Amino acid sequence: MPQTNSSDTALGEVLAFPLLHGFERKMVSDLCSGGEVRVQRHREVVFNHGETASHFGIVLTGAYKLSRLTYMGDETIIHFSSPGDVVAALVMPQPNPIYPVNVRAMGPSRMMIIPRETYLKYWLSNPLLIARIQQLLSSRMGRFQNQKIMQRAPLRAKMAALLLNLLESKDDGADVEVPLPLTRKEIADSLGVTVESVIRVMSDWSKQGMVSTSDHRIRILKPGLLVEQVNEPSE
Amino acid sequence: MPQTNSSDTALGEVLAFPLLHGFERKMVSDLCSGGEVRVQRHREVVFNHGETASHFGIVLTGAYKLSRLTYMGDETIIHFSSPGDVVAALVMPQPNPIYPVNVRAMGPSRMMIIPRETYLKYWLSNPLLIARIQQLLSSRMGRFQNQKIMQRAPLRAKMAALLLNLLESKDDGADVEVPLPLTRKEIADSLGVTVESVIRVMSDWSKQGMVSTSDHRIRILKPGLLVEQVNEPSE
DNA sequence: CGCTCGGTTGATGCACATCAAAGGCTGTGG
DNA sequence: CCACAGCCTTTGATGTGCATCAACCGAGCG
Repeated sequence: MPQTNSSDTALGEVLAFPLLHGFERKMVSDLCSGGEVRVQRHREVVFNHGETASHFGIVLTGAYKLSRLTYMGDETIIHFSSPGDVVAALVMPQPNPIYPVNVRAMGPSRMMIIPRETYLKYWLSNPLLIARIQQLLSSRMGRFQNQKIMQRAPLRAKMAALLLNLLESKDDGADVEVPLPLTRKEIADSLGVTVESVIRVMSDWSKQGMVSTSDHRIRILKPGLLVEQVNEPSE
Repeated sequence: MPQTNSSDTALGEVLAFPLLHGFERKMVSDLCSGGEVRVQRHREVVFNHGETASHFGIVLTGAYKLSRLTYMGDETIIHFSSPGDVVAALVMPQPNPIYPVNVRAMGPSRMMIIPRETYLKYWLSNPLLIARIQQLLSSRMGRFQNQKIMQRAPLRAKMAALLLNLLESKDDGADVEVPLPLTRKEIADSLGVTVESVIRVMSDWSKQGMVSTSDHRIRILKPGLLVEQVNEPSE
């Protein structure tokens, strides 16, 4: 059972996200009315695909994966959500919304859960907020497209692109770490390939000193070489 | 050069789309202020990926493909847009938006082009309209996800799913036609495979009498068998 | 009449899937 | 405290679906 916290302390957290930047505390309090903070453990489920969508969520800490099952019964990861990301907001305006994906914690994480009514009442009527939500969606859409463009690229290019995408906008020269715990299986499920294939590429990279893994945290030791992998299908 | 029409007659057309269902003519007139109707020929370009996004569009008639170039220089089709669909609306709220995709007519088509200012002024402030736009996006997102789920399925399953998706919600028993002109190359570019592979599957299906093509219009003669293709990877 | 565009077919090769086997690590319950 | 189950990782052997390359045909068009 997920624990429930006072959401007062969480107000300050959401306030700090770009999504609500510049909003007054009073306003944010309205936007979160009825909301509660859920604390999840590794692999714990928040929403199930197909269930009635009574709430939407804002990721506070940790990370979540949004996934669906294939016709074969195995998981396809649609999206990785980090702090500040909204989940299931897009379906809120629908008459009888259902969750479009499974949502599951990756490592210990916290999410603010807010009732649908609040979205309809306070969020939808706030043009600035809507504009920002559309920006979030726009960037998520953009990632989808970037993945689609990589469809025909070799696996190592797709993997490199995925990791670089997760790194987002860190500085380039230093060695950096992927900001969420990531198993080979999850990489595979995200790219639509098998674990074994991912492992073969990763261990090549490890041997070449491009990356290193410890406790599911992936460090990129030579970002430059990763970028090469994306652009040069040969070699 | 695309022709420009009086947009008065077009007002009635957009009024009929689900997007604006129930809106008053006066309101719709505001929503389209500054808009003009563009008439395109086959393969004519409306927007180019990367250009400054000064307008968004509503498809009136015909069809458009939204595409991007891969690192290899070949085209990836992101989405097929039919009448009633909005194009580039999602990026309008951004500070300095650029078009996220190339937009190109498939066969003779017409699109209403509306300036960004109108979106910011009239669209963004209308909660009902925003809710409907989010529904459109939500369904587009859903298609992306459905495609992603099919990633590991054999090609014929992906092709069957694509065709059934384009058919949308026609009656099942009768033979039906895909509502837009579609070359094998376009199917290939949409699925991220080669033309040859698509052709091999299509000609198998033709021999079995499942589908037939004439002048780029694809008729589904036995929808039931297509559905089987999606679900049964073997055989 | 040569051009481009769309469709088709066959031969060959390769990237990744599949299958099999094994070891480590973690949490859980007897 | 140990046994066990579930999850994650790894490596090797073998198979295959689709890519690649090459060649050709027909239709429309300036």
